[in-house]
Amino acid sequence: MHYEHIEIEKKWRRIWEETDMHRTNDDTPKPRHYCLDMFPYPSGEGLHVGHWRGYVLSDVWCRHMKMKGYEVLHPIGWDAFGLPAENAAIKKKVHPAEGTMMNIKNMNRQLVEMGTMYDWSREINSSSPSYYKWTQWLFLKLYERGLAYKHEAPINWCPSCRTGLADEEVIQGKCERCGTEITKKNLNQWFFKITDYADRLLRNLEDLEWPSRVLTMQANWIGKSYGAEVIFKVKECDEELPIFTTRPDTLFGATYMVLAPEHPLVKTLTTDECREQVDEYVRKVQSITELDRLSEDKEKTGVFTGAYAVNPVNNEEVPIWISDYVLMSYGTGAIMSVPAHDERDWEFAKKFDLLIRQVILPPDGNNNLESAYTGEGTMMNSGDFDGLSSRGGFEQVVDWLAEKNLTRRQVNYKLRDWLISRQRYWGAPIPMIYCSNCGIVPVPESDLPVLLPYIENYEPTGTGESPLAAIPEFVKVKCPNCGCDAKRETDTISQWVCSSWYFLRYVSPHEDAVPFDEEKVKIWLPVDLYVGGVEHAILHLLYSRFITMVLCDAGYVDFQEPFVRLFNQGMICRRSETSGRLEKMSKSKGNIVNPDGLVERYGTDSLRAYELFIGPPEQDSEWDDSGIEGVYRWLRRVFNFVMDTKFLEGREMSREVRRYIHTTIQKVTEDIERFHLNTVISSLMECFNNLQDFNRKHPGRFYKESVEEYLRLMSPVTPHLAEELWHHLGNIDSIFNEKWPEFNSDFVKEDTMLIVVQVNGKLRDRLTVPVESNQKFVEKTANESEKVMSAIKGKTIRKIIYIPGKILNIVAN
RNA sequence: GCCGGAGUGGCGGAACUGGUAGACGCACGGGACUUAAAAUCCCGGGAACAUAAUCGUUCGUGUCGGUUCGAUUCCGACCUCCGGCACCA
Repeated sequence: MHYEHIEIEKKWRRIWEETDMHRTNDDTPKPRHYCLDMFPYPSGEGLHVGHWRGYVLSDVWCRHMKMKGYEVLHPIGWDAFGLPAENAAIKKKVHPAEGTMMNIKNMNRQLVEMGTMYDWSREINSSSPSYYKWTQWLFLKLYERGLAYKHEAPINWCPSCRTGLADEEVIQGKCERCGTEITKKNLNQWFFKITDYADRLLRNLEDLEWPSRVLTMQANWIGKSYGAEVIFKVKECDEELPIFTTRPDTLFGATYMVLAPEHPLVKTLTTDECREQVDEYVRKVQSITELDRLSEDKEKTGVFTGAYAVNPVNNEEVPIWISDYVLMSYGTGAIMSVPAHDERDWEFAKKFDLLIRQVILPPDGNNNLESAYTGEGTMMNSGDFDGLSSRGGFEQVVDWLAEKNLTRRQVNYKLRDWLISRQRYWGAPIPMIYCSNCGIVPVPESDLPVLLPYIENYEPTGTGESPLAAIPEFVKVKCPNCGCDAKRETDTISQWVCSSWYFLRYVSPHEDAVPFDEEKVKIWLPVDLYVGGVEHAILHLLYSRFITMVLCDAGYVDFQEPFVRLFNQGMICRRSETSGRLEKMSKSKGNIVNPDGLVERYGTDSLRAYELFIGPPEQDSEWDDSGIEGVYRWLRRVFNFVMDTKFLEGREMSREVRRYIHTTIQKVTEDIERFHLNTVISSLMECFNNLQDFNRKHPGRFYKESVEEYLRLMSPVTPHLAEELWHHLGNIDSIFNEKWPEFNSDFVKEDTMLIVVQVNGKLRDRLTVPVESNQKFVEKTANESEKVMSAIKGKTIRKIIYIPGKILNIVAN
């Protein structure tokens, strides 16, 4: 009999489908487990071996949980709206609706071929009206709660995708999707008020079982800082300039102020003599891209406005400058500048020859600074506050100014509100109506969904309006309030909104009256284990947390955090043909490995096992085709062994075999639970080598139960092969309805133990002694060893260290 | 610059809370089977020295120090690679 993997795998997939093996039941007395893969977008390129990794990982986990007695919810669906899908469609000149359907079909085939246990009856698609109806509903809920607002602001604009983007979608000044440099564009846009939740989003991080780097990334992104808002009065003028500082203890060192070029008071403050250069500078700043503005090696630029402010602590007059290193979107858009104790201010002061005054003495006593000193120290040149520590000074300066109503304690966040309008076709229309009588009117819930019309010219316009604006039948509408002619909002909702609630939809994917069945949400959520790449560390994971909190506040769900445990699988890398370096697999880098050929040659089970065997799942790994050979050999040997051996009936194992099996049960179970899937494969291979050895040495003494136990252990990794051999042994029911093997520690005990004998920490001999031996006996045996004797010859024994069952170390000199 | 992660044979990697470094696999070498090859099976591989083989000795987990009877594991300094963030006052 040959190991005909193709036929075996096809056969079992068919049977599993016919018998509804992977259907998840809501009504069950079993404990429940919700394991979720991150929402994939239907890409035309399909899945490569890098994508496989995450899906195999979660599938192995789920199959193991099922055998452990859990009712497992393991659904899948498609993040089908949005830029990726639409950009691909435009490139191939296919309508996004059709392109998306084609891609879904292909990826669906691949996921099925992987032998995954998804419950396909729960498949969802974020671009279907039955889904996006509820994305629109979500928008209305946020609007009702004052968390969705329209606002004109200079937003991130991608000239290539021709749409606005959220801050989170701009990576180092470039578009997250296409890499084009981002510019600013003033547009009237819809935002979600995620900043209202900044503090909760930060605090709740403590309770999450997430990789620490993701927690750190989120905390940094939220960027909470404690400080004070201090008011500087403008000289000879009624205007006030509030600034935010985290270092009120350095106020006496504030020798000038800087406003963002976009600051509303720039026009008012600028003197006639300076107006020309200020106007020119403002124009220049507006014209450069975000990337250039942020670039690190850029020299500081700026101009003097001609105006002066008064430093509230010492009534000193300080010049007011403008510079693009001050951002309008953080704090108040204005800063006090303390060049002696801030690197950026130092650089600026040096360049424009502004006064630098040291007000903090470092612990080393240096009072002649050659660069900004940003640490803590003792206050100096600070009037009555001299001699106070930075910390004490912070409090006292604030208290003193607060009495004069010139300051208050203040917490600031880097997090900005979430821009969700997209000037693109392929998304859920924002369910809002503009009426000349009533203003902004939400579409009544009963009118949802606002259907996305099927149009021929869906390409982005670049005018700042979506292609929908050119469709009169879409735009024209009656005001739901007064019945007059009104206009629809024509922007669409960012796909990140679609994916920030999808995990709720899986519990009741066909529900028509509500977005999700609240009772079912109660029994299944929050998600117990979320598996996906680290690339979503900020974007998707932050948005989903926010949306869940809002739904919790609104009483739709009873938990704040959607994902209890998160596992990030490492990327599969390969040398890129273009750069020659190890890089993440992607079509553009030309380093893709297509799984289809490998599946044909070695089978799905081999590829599944190899995806795990390649390395620790949380780390990046380099792909190497040749390694799969070894995994394939193992599976074929198992197949041949089971097919060719005549096993003894009866539920009994020989002692030696039982020890191998139980050692492996323990190891495999522990390793799956710790996600060490690579060593799961090693131990399964090792165990099989031992079993086969035993069978060669003692032919005809192998019990069926032993193989069955082994097959159970293999089954999450190689489901098809395990199922085939399971049935070959005469079992009728599926192996996945079996229980996970129980480990029994009595069965791994041996009669003897190995004691390593060291002299001065160096290995000298290995002793095999009965397990019940005490230290005295071990010492005596060691003393009889020639190797040990020669090592301690002529030396005095100073100390003996004995670790029971492990080691005996003799210290002698 | 700041914050993470990593550095172990020719290669991927293993070693749970300090206790036999190199499990498992790839590639390689030798052998068996074969007319031959492929496939399969068996055996062997960290390095150096030594030896006719064996026995053996020394070195060895990025570098240099430290703690310890004992360090891939803990501490300190540094080097390299990868990832994230980056004018957030």
